[in-house]
Amino acid sequence: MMKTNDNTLPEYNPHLIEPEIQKLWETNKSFEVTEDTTKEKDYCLSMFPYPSGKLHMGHVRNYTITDAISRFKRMNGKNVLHPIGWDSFGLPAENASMQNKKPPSEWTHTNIAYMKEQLKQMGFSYDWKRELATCTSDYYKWEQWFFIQMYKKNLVYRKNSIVNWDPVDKTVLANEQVIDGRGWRSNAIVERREIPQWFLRITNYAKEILEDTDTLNWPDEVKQMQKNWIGQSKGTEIIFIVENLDYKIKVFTTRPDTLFGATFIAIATEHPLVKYANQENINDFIEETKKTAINEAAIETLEKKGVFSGLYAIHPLSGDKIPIWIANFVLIEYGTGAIMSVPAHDERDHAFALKYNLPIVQVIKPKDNSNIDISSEAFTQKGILINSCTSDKYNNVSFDDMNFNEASDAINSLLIDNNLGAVKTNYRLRDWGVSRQRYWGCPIPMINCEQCGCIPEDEKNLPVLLPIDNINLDNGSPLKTMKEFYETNCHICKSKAIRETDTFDTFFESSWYFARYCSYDADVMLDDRVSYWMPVDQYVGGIEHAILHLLYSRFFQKAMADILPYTIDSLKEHILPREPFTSLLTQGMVLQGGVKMSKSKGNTVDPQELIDKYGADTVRLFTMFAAPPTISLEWSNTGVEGAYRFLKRFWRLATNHIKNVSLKNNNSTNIVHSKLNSKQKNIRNKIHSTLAKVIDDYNRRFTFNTVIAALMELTNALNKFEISDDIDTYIYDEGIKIIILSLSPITPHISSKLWEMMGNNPDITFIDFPVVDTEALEVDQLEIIVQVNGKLRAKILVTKDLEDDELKSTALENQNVKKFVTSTPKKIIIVKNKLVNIVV
RNA sequence: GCCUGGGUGGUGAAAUUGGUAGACACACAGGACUUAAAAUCCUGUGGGAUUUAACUCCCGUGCCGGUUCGAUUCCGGCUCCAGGCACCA
Repeated sequence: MMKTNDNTLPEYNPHLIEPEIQKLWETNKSFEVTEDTTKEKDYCLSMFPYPSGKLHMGHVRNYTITDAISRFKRMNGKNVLHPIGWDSFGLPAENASMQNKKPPSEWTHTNIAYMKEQLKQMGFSYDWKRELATCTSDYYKWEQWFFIQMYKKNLVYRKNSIVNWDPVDKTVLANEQVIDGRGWRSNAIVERREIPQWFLRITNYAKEILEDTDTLNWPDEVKQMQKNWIGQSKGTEIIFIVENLDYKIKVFTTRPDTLFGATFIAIATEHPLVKYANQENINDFIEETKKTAINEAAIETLEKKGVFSGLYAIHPLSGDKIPIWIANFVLIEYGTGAIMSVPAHDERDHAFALKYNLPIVQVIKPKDNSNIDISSEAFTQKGILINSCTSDKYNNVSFDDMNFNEASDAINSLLIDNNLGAVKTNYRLRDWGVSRQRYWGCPIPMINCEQCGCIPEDEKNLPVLLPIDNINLDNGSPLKTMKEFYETNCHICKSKAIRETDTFDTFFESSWYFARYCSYDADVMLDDRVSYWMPVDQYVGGIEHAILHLLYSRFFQKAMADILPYTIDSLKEHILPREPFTSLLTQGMVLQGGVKMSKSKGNTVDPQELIDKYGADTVRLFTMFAAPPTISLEWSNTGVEGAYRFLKRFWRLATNHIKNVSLKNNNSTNIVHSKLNSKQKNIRNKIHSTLAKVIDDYNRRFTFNTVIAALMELTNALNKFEISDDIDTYIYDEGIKIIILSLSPITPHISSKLWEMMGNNPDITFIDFPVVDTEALEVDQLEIIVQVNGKLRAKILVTKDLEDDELKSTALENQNVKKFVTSTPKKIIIVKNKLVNIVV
C-alpha cells in the first residue's frame, strides 16, 4: 500500500532543490519577456526597494505577492512583465556615510549587490535584464531631461519656500530629522528658513487627477484618501482692503454666507503684509512661531496663538473696520495665506476669539429657529441668515432670511459686480516642491548665468553627473562647496554660471521607474515599447504610499502622456495611457514589536536566517499564510515551523505516491465521474471545490492565506483517503497534481521538483493552471442549517433542491427543533440549499 | 488636530452577497513510537453549565444603542490601535 513509510525515499531538502531549480530558470531564461502581440500582456509590479542593506520581511511579503500573481498569470497564458530595480537615492545613504565614512555610492552599491543575491535566493521570477538603479546616470539622465521638458511646458517654477534649519549644524533637516522641535544631531532648536526652491505644477492636473480617480480599480480607501488630499472645494475668493494702505488681502472661503460674521482677519507669519505691522510684540511672536516644526501635524496640534498686527481691514460689504491678526495656525503654503475669521460659525475661530476677546457676531440661525448660545459654542451648520446687511455704499441690501444657497449666490454676485471677489475652485493640493538641499540625489539640471539668468542646462550636456568620489558629508551637502561641480559656463552666452547644487526629491525617481522598465535599454527616456506594456496591470506596495508616491506617479504619467509624444520620435504616433496603475493592491505594514519596520531606522528582522534554515519556499509559504496581504502584521517566527512541516508532509505524501504507483498507468482521463462510488465522488468534490476556491482567491481576492489553508485541508483529506483500487489511485494522483500546481505560484521550487519527479519537465513556468471539473462540484445531498428564532438548533442532511414544503416538514420533525418550536410557527424563512429559520 | 483603515480564542487568523462564529495553522496538554532525544503520528483545546457518556443548553467577534426572522458583517455614538499629513521611503 502507498502510505507506508519508506525510508529510502528522498527527504525534502530545500537547500538542494532550490539552487537547482533556480539554475534551470536562469538557463531557460524563463522570466525574460519581449513584446509579443500574439499574447495578452500583463504588467505586474512591486514597489521597488530602497537598498537599505538587507531584505526585511516587508520586502519578502511584497515581492512574494507579485511573484505569486505573476506566476499564476503565466500559467494562465499571459505574457507577464515582472521587473525589479532599486530606488537608490535618499537620505539613509548619507546617514550611513557619516557613520562609517564610506561614500554613499559605495554603500548603496554594496547593499544592492547583497540584496540582489537575496532576491535570487528567494526565487522571484524577475526579468533581471531590466534591472535598474535610480542612482546611476543612465537612469537619472532622463529625469533631468524630462525636468527640462516640463520647464519648457511651464510646469516648473521657482519660489521661496520654508525648510527646517538647524542653526548649529547649519544644514536643512528633513522632517524625520527633527525630534521634538530639535535637530537630531545638534539638539539645537530648529528654525524655519525660507529659501528659493523648484516646484512642479501638479495643481495644473488637480482636476484631472481627481476626476480620473474613480476610473481606477484601486481600494476605495486609497481613492478616498487621494480625493481628500486633493481636496477640491468650491467657494469664493474675497478681497479685503487694508485701511490706510494700498493693499488687498485675498481670503478664500467655502462659506460666503457667513461674510457678515467676519470679525477679524488672520494671516500667516510669512504673509507679505506682516512687514507693515506696527505692534511691538510682533517680532517676538514671529520668532517664537519660527521655532515650530513645519509639518502639518505639528501645526494643527499647536496651541492656537496670535498677535494683533495693528492693522485693520475694511469689510468689503459692511465697511466695518476689522482687526488683522497674525496667527500661528494659518499656513502660507495653503490657499492665500490669509483667512477671514467668523467666530460665531467656525470652531477654531470661536476658540481664538474667546482667547483674545474678539467680537463674536451671529449671522446664521438654525433652520428650525431653535435657540443657540453663540457665546459658548460656534454654530457651524448651514442655516438662515440674520444680521447681514450691506453699508450705504451698496444700498443697504439685506440678505436676512435667505438660506445658504440663496445667500451665497447673492453675496457672490454683489462681490463680483464690485470687483471684490470671484467664485473659485480651490484645491488643498499644493504644488510639488522638488528641491532638496542634499547630496545623494539627482542634480537639478539648472544653471544661474550672470547674463542669461536662471536657465536649464543644455540637453546635450546631460547628464549633469553627481560626483561620487572624495565625498565628505560632515558639513551638509558637499555639492555646495565643490567648485569643480558648481562652476560652469553658460551654454548660451559662455559667461560664468553657477550650477544648481540642490538635488531632486527622491519621489521624482519613483514617479516614472515603472515606465523605464519597458524601455530599459533605450537611448531616449522612453520608447514605443511603453505602449505595449503600460499601464501597469497590477501594482502592489505598502499602504504607507497611498498618497504621495501614488499621486506623484499619476501626475508624472499624465505629464509624460502630454509631453513625450511630441518630443520622442518613436512615440509620435502613440497615445500614452493617462494613468500608470490600473489595479492596486495595498499591502499592510509588517510590524515588529508594534513598531513600523522603517527602511531608515534599521530595526528590521532579517529573513536571511529563515532562508538559511528552512529554504525560500518555507519563507514564502509562511509569509503568505500568516495573513491576507492587505492587513498589517506583527512579525513573529512562530508558525514558520508549521509551514515547513506542511511542505515536508506534502513532500512525503507525493514522493510516496510517486514511488508506489506505475506512472504510465496513472491517468486521470480514466476517471468517469458519474461512475464513481460515493467515497470517490466525495474526494473528487473536495479536490475540485478546493481548486475552484484556489483559482478565485488567486484571481480576484489575492488572499493567499486562504489558498494555502484550502490546500492544507485538501492535503489532510488526501492523507485520510484510503486507496483500494486503480480508480482510487487515479483520483489520488489527480489530487496530488492539483496541489503541486496550485501551490507552485507560492512555493515554486518544491512544486517544480515534484512535478519533475512525476515524470514531467521541471520548468512549470508555462504549464496550464489546472481546470475545475464542474461535474465533480455537483452533489446529491446537502447539509441544511435549521434555526429557531435565528439560533442554530440542528443540521439536517437532505437531497439537493428539495421542495420548500418537504424541507419545512423535515426540519420541523427534528427532535431538537421540536424542543424549541413550542407554538405554531409565525413564519418560516428558507434560503435555498442553505438554511431554514423557524420564527415562533 | 485632520484624512483613511482596523479591533474575533493563549497566538496568527477564517467566516467572499446579512444566514453554522473560530476553518487552516501556531502554541499548549495528553498519548503512540524510541534505551533516550529529535523527527513523525494520534487525540484534545473560546468561556461556562449539565451529564457516567452521548447529546444538549447559556454566554461570547473592543464598548453602548439601533435596524432585521437572523448582525463579526448594515446604521448611529464612543473607545483604543495603526497608516498618512507634503523633506523617511
